[in-house]
Amino acid sequence: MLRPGSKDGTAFGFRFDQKRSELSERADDVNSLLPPSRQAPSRSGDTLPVASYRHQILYLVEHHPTLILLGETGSGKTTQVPQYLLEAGWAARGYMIACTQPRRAAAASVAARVAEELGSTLGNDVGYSVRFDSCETKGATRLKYLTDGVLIREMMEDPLLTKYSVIMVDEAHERSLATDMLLGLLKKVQGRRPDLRLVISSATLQAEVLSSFFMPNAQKNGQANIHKGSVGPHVQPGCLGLPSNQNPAILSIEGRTYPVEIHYLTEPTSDYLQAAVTTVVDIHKADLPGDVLVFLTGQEECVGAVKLLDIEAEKLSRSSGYGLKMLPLPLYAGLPVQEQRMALAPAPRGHRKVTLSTNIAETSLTLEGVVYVVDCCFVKQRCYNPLLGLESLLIAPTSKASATQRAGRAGRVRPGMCFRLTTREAFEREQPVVTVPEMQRSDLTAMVLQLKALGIDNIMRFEWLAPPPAETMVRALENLHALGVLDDDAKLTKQVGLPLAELPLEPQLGRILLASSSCGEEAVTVAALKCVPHLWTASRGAHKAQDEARFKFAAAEGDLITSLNVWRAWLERGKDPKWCYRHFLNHSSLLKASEIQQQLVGYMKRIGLPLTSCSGDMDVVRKAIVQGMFVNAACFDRVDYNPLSSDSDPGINVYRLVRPLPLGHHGVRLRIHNSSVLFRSRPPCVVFASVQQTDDGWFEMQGVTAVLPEWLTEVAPHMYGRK
DNA sequence: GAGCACTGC
Repeated sequence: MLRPGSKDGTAFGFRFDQKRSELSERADDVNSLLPPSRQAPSRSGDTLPVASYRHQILYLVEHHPTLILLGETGSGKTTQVPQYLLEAGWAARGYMIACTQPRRAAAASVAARVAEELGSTLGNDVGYSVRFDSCETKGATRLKYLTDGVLIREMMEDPLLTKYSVIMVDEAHERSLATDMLLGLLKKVQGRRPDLRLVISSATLQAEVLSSFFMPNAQKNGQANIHKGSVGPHVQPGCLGLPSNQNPAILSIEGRTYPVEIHYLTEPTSDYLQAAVTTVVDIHKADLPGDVLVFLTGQEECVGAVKLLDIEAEKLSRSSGYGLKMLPLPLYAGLPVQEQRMALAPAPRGHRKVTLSTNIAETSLTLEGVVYVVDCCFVKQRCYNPLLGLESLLIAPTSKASATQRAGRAGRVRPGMCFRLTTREAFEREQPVVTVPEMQRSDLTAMVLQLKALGIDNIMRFEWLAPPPAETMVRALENLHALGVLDDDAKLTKQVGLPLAELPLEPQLGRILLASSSCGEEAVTVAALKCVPHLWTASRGAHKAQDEARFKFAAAEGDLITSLNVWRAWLERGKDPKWCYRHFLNHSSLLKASEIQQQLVGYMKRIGLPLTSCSGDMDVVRKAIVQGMFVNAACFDRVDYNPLSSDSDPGINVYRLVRPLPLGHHGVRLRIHNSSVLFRSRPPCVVFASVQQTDDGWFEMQGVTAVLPEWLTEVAPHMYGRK
């Protein structure tokens, strides 16, 4: 990498496109070099950038039905704006203010902070509500932080959200499934409740989409009112009056972050992992103290990069890197919580922490003390093929919006640097401006069910922020019809549709519960375990030992029945965390599963379904599983041999989907994923929970259960006919 | 034969 006064190039030849300023020139005092935990506390409510906009915000909320608040992180919107609304009287006369968050952890922690700032106890004036955990007092709580999913659930009881005067939707730029759905619903509510005010908080790049969406339909050709300067004398809001101007207002608030210098490669690289490692080593050798955050796409890459950096760290002498020792740590969602904490905690004295992270550090987790970001400019993204009805993960270039977000992680403590492992030209040319909203790359079966339950019958005419492909909607309706959720008129059925809409589960899993008349106990456990990802930990890189551990619980019936065995053993061991560790099981995932299981037991009782046990008759459980998963049925087709491999090559067991496929899609090849206990065997017929696509076009089935083909025709004659 | 972005009810 090229730096002032250095010779050009490095051993690997990864060079960046411009000279870098030395951060020391801009670091004014020693204090700014310390991690934030050792700095003097700052940022009380009054000194936040948002504070100077208080009057404007209140004026605009009063006069417009929708206010779009733009601004990067660090402006204080989330904690301050709801307080301004509270003080201005928007929660008078029994009304409440809601602020939604995409993640549960954020909802709870922000609420706690706001309660503290107001000098009140959490759960009185300020509360929160997330699944399994709410802290609010009916009649007393005026301001509530909740996840967008919970607010959607609240709409099932109260479709017009009549108890709220203002709803603030935070982090709308993330464009998550729930946020997009909520915004569509809120627009509909606004039509029936002209007094309701919306505040949509978003990063800049999504402003236009949002403002034109909230433009009244009659005036779609008009312009939004954009406010940058002052907006005249502030009028005390006569709360819940009608807004005087129907267009959405837009207000930009500057954030409070330090500048981040962006660097690009001079030559493209085909190996971003090596490029990342080299870049980190160069930063460590020459740049001032400050932690490094590297964005990679997956767990395997993060672990691999840690290994490479450990080797490099051994080679480095103490004289380089300002006498600091390099400490590489991985960070991804499947990591046990204790190890996640290590990656998040400040580096021990004398160390420079290098965190090798997946996208989890872009939105969900914040690391302190990061000054350098290295961005591979790729991300693993969900995508959905509605014709095949299969969802999978593929590596795609990150959007520019996302790259900005990642770079911003370097500027929270002091001026920082971001190294993008691509050329400036390629970045400009190939990275999309914004990420394709989840709505357009997901299976929407569950969401269509929720919309139906909210009384939105004409799904095709719902106003979407980003309309999903028509094929996806058709597939969702077909799936729901096949499951018995919708009747021939696309109305929710009494026996299946209505109870399923109440269950906080994917329709496929919920259907298992409804089909479990003689194995309710097993069904709630299977469903709860299926809900928690990362049941098995992958932290210690000991693949073989892990396989052996899994085979101790293996059931010939497949992965879901295997998870039942794990569950029973865990209970027998008194939920012992050490036992989990020895067997490569994720203790916190199991605890979460038991929470979900308890919730499902509650639903079963409410709906009046028995919670009997099948006492070991696993065929009963498997038949219930088929009732939910029959759409994803595959049968063994043939063995593919690699012509170049030896005679002992066992070949690949190729499966094909049993359900009829549209023309041109018969070539889809499936195989059992090697994380499945059925990987070594070759059951003639299976159902699976999900697939993952490989680089060479295979779909690998996960969460596999062996079934009898006749069960398919028995359960779904409409799909598999009797032949 | 070698492995699982991230959320949420």
